[in-house]
Amino acid sequence: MKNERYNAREAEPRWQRIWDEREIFKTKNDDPRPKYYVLEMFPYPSGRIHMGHVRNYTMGDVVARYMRARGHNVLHPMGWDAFGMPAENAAMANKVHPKAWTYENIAAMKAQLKSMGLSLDWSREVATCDPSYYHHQQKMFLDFWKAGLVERKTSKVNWDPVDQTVLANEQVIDGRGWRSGAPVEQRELTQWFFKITAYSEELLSALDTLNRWPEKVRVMQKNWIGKSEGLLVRFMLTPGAPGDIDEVEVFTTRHDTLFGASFIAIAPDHPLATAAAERDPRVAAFIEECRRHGTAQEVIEKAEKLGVDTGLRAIHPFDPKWELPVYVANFILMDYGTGAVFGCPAHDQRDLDFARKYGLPVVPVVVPEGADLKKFEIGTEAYDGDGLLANSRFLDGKTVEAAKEDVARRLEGETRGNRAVAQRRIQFRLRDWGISRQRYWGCPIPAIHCKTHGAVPVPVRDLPVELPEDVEFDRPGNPLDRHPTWKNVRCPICNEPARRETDTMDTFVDSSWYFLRFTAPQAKTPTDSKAEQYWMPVDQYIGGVEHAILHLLYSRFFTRAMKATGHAHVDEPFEGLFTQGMVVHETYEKKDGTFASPAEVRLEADGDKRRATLLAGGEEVAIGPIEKMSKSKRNTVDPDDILSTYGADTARWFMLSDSPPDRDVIWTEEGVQGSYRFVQRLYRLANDLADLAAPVGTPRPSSYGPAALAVRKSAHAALARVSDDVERLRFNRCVAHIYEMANALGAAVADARSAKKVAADLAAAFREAGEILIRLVEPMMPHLAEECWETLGHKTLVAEEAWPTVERELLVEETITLPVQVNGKKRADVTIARDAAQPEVEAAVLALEPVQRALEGRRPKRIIVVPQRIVNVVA
RNA sequence: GCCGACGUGGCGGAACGGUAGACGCAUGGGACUUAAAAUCCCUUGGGGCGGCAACGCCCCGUGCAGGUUCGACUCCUGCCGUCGGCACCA
Repeated sequence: MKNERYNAREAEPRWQRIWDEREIFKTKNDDPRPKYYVLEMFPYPSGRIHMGHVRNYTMGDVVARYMRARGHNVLHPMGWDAFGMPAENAAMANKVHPKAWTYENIAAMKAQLKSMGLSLDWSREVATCDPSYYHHQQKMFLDFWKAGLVERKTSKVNWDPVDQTVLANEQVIDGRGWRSGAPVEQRELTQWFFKITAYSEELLSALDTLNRWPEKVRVMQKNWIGKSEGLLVRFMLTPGAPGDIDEVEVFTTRHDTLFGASFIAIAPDHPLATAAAERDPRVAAFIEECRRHGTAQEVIEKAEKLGVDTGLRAIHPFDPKWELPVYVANFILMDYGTGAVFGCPAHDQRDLDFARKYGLPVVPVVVPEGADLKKFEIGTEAYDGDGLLANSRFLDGKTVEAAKEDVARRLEGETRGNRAVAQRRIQFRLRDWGISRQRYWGCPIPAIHCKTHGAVPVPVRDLPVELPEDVEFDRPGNPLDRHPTWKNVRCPICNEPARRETDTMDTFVDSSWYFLRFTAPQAKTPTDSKAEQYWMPVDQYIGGVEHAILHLLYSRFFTRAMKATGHAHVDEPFEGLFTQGMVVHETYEKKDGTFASPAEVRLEADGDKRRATLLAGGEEVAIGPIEKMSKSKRNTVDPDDILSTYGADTARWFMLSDSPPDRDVIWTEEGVQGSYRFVQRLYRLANDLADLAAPVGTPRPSSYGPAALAVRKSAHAALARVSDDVERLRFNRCVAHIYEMANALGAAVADARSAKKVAADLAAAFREAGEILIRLVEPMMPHLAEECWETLGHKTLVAEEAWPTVERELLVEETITLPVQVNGKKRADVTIARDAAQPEVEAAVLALEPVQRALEGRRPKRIIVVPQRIVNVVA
């Protein structure tokens, strides 16, 4: 027997090399086995992987390796979400070209991922910043344009006046640019949009078909799309309105409360407000005030409801004599509905606040059923519950639903001009996707601006529009715009001098279709139809929940748009989605309020408490709350340190143990050491088995004794449970089952060693159980598994071995031990034949001494026998 | 404010409506060793009773209060708390 310890540092690269050489993870597109596509969200090449990546890619690898063993042709690719601002920031800070910076990072991170032993097909690697990738993205942009899914329009954006660029909402912190710190302005800019709203209804309703998605994510997307059904109602204005405007159209979902209306409110940037401002300086001043406040999110949330009376009056659609004042109000949004509402203070909190401030009438028109109308008063809280209509003329006594229907039908039937006074409308919260970025390091938008012909598509033969490499980052703003020649082109239609579009695409575009590109990464078109039809959809997608809306919604849209333009055949890209939890770590706060990193701290047990001291100097530091790993709290752990100290398998095993995969996992040094101990234990166990187990190829004995049978039973029980739990992605339970089996097998081995001689049936059971154990471990700790497999005498790779078949009959016991309850409290156990009939069980149970004692002479009223579960004696 | 998830030992967490606490971490004790490391064995929800002892037995216990059930961590109702998402969306 070998006594040396398992040396991960030596063994892991060795096995990685062997997998590489034999190309066992290279996937073919034509293969008779059923396909399985496993994908983890590809990383941004920041330079180093972090623990979140380790967790994410370990989970995906377990699934990939398991499905491969189950006989599937598995696609498990990896690539790089390689465009984006950090590369430009690095260029500005360190004078390196974004391209060089990005590719260096990719090389470094690829090496790190390789050291994790992931079963990836690296031959399919793509980087979104490579022209061979974004070429196809530009082609699809043109196809989408042709299909009417691209639009150029003016919209409000966050503009950083110092860095001279549009910022994404996520990059605006407390109303300031995250880099410059300058107050962000709202600017009207002409931008390129993808018409995701064309799919609002589909994207919403198809959520119901995604039954292998987390409920949480579906709900988040549903709320984001935000469908509401309501009514557009046109209110006539009394004569004297500015310009030639003679009506204002509002959107409402509460048309039942139309008789509770006491004002009309319009957004500060509503055309009617603009018109009113021209002749009323008070209105103009108010609009100006709103504009100044309008940027910072926080201000908007806390702002008081304010408005100004325009002096205009609107006429109630059911009563020509009823006039309602028209206010410009700061809480009305121009980009939802029509930018105008009718205010019903009694049943809307915002309207109530507003009405109280400006002394407008508050008339309740919906009263809870059974309530007394005379006593029903609105104080400071609007009533938004259900009830019956009141104070509402012909609607009185109707339910809310019936009143809505009545109002809609009446107003639809009435016309003014040649249009109905009202029409039903389904309104979505979802907006079109603005993809223009005034940035260098992104996919160029393939368009040319011609004085005569406007925005013209770049001809397909001129694709790709490549990024120029000779650019300067010495000033803020978009280097493409400053490039001396790049933007000077000729109009594809008239050949006159024209200007190339210098905006690039939002990087979310890049990540919206990479999973499709992986199916045929070398194809000359965006996708290869045959490969795409074979592989799509992704069977299991795994990533962080932070992408629940943006990336996952954009990808769903993009896939549909690709289908519409002939680049894909599926509607939904991801059949199964799993969102994993974060990796968190406790924090260490020094006396001066700064933080120490885990690597700088020594932890000791102090009775039942723990103490943390600095390695350098010995100062005691406070053990703080467990938080998401972050640079500011310095509670990060570098995967490289873990991989070189303990090896990839230990890191992988720890990532999978303890916490359920969808919850946060707490990274602890003790936990990692526990995993490392198990790695060594398994290695010792494999070596012991190599001595005790029957040699490879020994025929199975015709029968097994009790000891051998027990070994086989525990192995097959573990096999059944682990298989089930891998499929349901419950890796923490897999880990527990494997521990259990290793404990049982270890004990049996220890017994056998002390007995000196191993019977043939036990030796055979040891071989079988040992091989099952190693096979179960392989998806999680692949290097160790190969090492142990070799130790057991195999020349093959365990990664290429089929998943063993459970022998069900081993899981069924002849005699079983049932817990026995008396009145629901456990009092005894009874061991009885598995298929014993009810009277037999009853007799056995009543004969038990503890049962008799618990009955205290009472006669049992009932005996409930749940076969193979439990017995309950009711007295 | 709205939506959602979660509340179980010292900690992470197990438990088709059927023996609550699997498995791991940590704790305490012990074996091996000159010693340490490594390894192995035992111990650990709280309280109580009996026994020299091995051990046996009883009561309480899954955020709180109720309910359904032979039986509830699990299902239902109402609270309390923690976390996450959205947030003037008419």
